Amino acid sequence: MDSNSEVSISSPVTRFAPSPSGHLHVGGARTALFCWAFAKGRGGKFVIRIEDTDQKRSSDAASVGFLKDLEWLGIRWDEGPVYGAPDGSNVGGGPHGPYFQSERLDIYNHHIQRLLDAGTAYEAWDTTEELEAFRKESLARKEAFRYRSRGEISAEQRAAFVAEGRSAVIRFRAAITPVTIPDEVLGYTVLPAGEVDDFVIRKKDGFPTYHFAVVVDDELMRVTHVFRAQEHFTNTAKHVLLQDALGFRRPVYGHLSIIKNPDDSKMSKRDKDKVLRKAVKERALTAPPQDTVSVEQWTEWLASDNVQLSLDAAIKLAEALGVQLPEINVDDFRRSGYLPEVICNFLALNGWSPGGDVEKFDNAFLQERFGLDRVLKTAAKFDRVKLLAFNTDAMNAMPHDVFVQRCRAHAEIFRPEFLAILDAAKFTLLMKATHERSKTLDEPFKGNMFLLESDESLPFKDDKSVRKALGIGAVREEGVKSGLEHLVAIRAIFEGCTWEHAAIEHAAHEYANAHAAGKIGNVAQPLRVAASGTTVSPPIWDTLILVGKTGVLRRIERCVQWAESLH
RNA sequence: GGCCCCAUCGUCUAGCCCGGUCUAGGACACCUCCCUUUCACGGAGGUAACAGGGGUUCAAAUCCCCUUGGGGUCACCA
Repeated sequence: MDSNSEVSISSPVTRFAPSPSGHLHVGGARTALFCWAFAKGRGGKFVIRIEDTDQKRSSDAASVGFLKDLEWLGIRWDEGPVYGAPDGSNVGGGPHGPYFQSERLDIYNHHIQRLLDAGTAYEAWDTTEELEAFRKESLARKEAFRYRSRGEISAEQRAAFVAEGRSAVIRFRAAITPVTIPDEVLGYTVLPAGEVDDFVIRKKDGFPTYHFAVVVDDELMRVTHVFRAQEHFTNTAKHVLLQDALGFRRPVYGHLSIIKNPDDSKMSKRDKDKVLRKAVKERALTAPPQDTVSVEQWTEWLASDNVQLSLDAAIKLAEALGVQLPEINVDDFRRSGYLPEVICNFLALNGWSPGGDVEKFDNAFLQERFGLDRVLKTAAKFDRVKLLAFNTDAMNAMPHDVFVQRCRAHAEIFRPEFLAILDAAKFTLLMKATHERSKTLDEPFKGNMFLLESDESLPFKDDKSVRKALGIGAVREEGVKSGLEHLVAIRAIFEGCTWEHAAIEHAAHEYANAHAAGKIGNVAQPLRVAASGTTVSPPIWDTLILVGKTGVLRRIERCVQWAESLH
């Protein structure tokens, strides 16, 4: 670390600066987590800024939906957009706003004018077609295209352009000299002279480009440490040049490795779109499937890779096409029942480790220990299987009452239909019956959909294990009752049975001792099929109580009928 | 293609900066066994890696070079 960073380390300011989005993807979440942990662990501040300088990706209220995801992960910001957290507290605000770049145009223009006055920026009048032609030329010569000033134009020429209705962009005059990219993770590297071209700093529409806005805002918002994805590595050269031209301080940089999909591609918020585009292409569809997206949306979407479908639209289209959208957003994992503290823990392990054999830790530990010195340079694959294992461990370690409370909170948002049919006693029983076998907060519900079915419509699954349990198609053994026969017999016993755990279990064991050679499994499995439709359910007596006495009796009847109809 | 970055079990990683303690440690996955009324959980074992080639050195996973492989980036997107 140089002396500059040691001064600022006493009270660092980090920032997370995404473009507007309704959802936070895991890569962004990890970046935010590291920025937050670094600043908060050192008594500093964590700032959020919205980089909405692209008018084509217009912003509305839903554009900062990702704030909800951050808050859910336990990542709160000291400065940034104001957000009302679920617990009633307000997050955000601050003295260096506005925190939306689209509201800071005057500020950017002021600094662009300084560059213009100094001659380190200039107007460029090239049309898109002209630029494209340049690029093609470069490509033909197998070179990368680097824009350079094409010389001053006369006042008459300029006036002619204006009269023609043309408008100019402002470009930065980049010195042709080697540029050192400062980076505390990858190490300092020197970019050869000429690699940085005269890049655009103000677009035709008057908005600054990302490069310019970032540099101005990081300075004005007193940002001391910039941690961002490695895809920005080369951009940093541009930012360094701009800082020098503007007379700004230089933050400490740290570029984080990207997170990859299992297939080695970069994990990106566009992955959902990619899956859909591929499916559309493979099927050579020319129009949107019924009840998915409008023709306008469809056309606009397919016209450009930069246009992304809204999440709702994407889900509908995925259903219509029968493809599975990848889980990449924090909210996808929340819906699947993952715990926020586990996601943070797991994310932190992708690209950082505290050393030794320590793997499980919380955000407080992260704050205390996180530093750039242990950030990995290599890209990591996001391993959902290990995430699940971590989640399972956390679920098992959870006190039962906490488990119940968190499942209820999950159900209120994602599984309200269970809350509607289960009274307090049954909800508690379901929780007791599912806790130790649940890997996520969603499993008590997802795995017990049979509870939602009416007794008259519960479907029975026709597969090998069901057939085996009921004895369908099996060779009759002399003196041994089939599962179906057990069902009929025990139904009669259940009719007179008090519907309590002990009574049911006692009756069943008594029956098994008398008629199934004491093998309770021979009775339990057919009952499970009758009550749930499959051979998988929570412990059998709990399952029976959950379904209810009338339900069980009726379901046994229907199960027997169904089985007989199979022959 | 130009430029830049990276490289330890299938995966996430410890070790590397400060060469010997590494016949390379942990976790997830996988395999075997145990537990078990289903599915899970749990318990006990096991398979499994320093990309390749050159150096430097008494000694290299650790330092240097090359090759190969992977990634990023080359927009009036961020």
